[in-house]
Amino acid sequence: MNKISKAVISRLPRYYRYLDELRTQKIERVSSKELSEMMNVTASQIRQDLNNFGGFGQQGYGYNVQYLYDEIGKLLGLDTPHKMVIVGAGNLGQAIANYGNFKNRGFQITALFDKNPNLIGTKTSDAEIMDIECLYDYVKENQVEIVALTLPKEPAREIAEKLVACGIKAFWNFAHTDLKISGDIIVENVHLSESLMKLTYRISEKRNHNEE
Amino acid sequence: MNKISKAVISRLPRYYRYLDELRTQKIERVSSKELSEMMNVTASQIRQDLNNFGGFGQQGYGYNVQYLYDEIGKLLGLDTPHKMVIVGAGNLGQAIANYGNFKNRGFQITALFDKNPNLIGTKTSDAEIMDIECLYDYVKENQVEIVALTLPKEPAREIAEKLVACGIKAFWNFAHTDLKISGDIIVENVHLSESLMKLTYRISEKRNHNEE
DNA sequence: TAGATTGTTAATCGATTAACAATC
DNA sequence: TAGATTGTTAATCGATTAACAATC
Repeated sequence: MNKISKAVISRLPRYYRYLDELRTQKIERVSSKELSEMMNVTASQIRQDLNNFGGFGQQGYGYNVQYLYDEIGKLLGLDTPHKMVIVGAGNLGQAIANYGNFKNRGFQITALFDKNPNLIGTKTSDAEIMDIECLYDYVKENQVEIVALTLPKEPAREIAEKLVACGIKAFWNFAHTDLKISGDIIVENVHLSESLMKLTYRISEKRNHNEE
Repeated sequence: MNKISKAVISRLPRYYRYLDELRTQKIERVSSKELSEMMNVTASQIRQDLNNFGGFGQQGYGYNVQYLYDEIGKLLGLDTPHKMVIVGAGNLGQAIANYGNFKNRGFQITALFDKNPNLIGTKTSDAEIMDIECLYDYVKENQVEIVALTLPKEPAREIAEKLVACGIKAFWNFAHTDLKISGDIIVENVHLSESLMKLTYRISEKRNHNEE
């Protein structure tokens, strides 16, 4: 299989979301043209993107919604369960723990970890908040696959390094820093403040335009 | 001014973050080469990006860290305050409200809104949680600029529409849907589940590679 | 002045769009 | 079969990298 570009991969979850909606509405088939109009992209792009992974459609017919949904789900790794723990049980960590849809998609959030003694021992909807001291043993014993880092940037790097030593290979990083991690480790960043700055860039760009 | 590409804009906050670190370490100057090594990008890209906005550097010297930091801050609109309210006072909404760094960067989170009577009247670190019924009057009276939507997708669209009618022109959207909004409105999306799916894509891609 | 490093043009690379033959 | 729509090649567009003259 040749290398799929990042741009293509980042569009897959959005296709998946729209197909889920169509599926929920009991719509059976969709053409790239129809989908393109819903999603505000070109039909050509949709067909190109999908054909990176094989022919999911049928000439003269289009795409079967359920089938395409399932296939993209497989590409996104949603056909296998994923064990995840959350490090940092503040509001953000708890928000992720409580988001019900993750459960439906095969994400098993088995525990949260924090150093705050007031939190340790309490429970979110499904998972317990444990002492961060127990983190390293826990991930080893429970074959955790993904660690979500929802804590300040200072401890994040060090904890991530230790987790790599424990065999963790995938991080969902909300800390406001780039993890400097060597080796074959997957890091997906969510930098909320950077997202907000993109928004204010556009606000001030618009203001400057209007003033001219 | 010619149109700046989205790719360039999305890199500005990251430059800003690295310059902030250098500044904190009292480092006065930096060359594109040094910065490129820190950030894992090409020096050429840094110079190209910055020269979209004018010459911030000096031949033979490089860039003055504080000056470049300030200039990028201005580009990102961080030299003016931004009034923001949060709709949806669940964990995610509260996480944003409590994130202290926003305050430092000129973001004024003046209120949160929710329909849950148990939350209404309580306070986060700085802002009060109010009845969502009061939202529309509030944004009009207080000249709110940005609305963060941290609520389920079903109510998000309708509320966004009403807010547009109240004059809101910028949304920070965490709801798992694309707001279908007409007109000259800025929407910055943060789709957490899509980010997580990108992560699992890479996990399963890696697994497939190793199996071959 | 000599050395360093920017600003900027040109070359390359990659991604998107258009077009159309293949085929259901 | 005729019509529709994909899969795929070719053309275009845009973004990144390389190169180097300008200049501090």
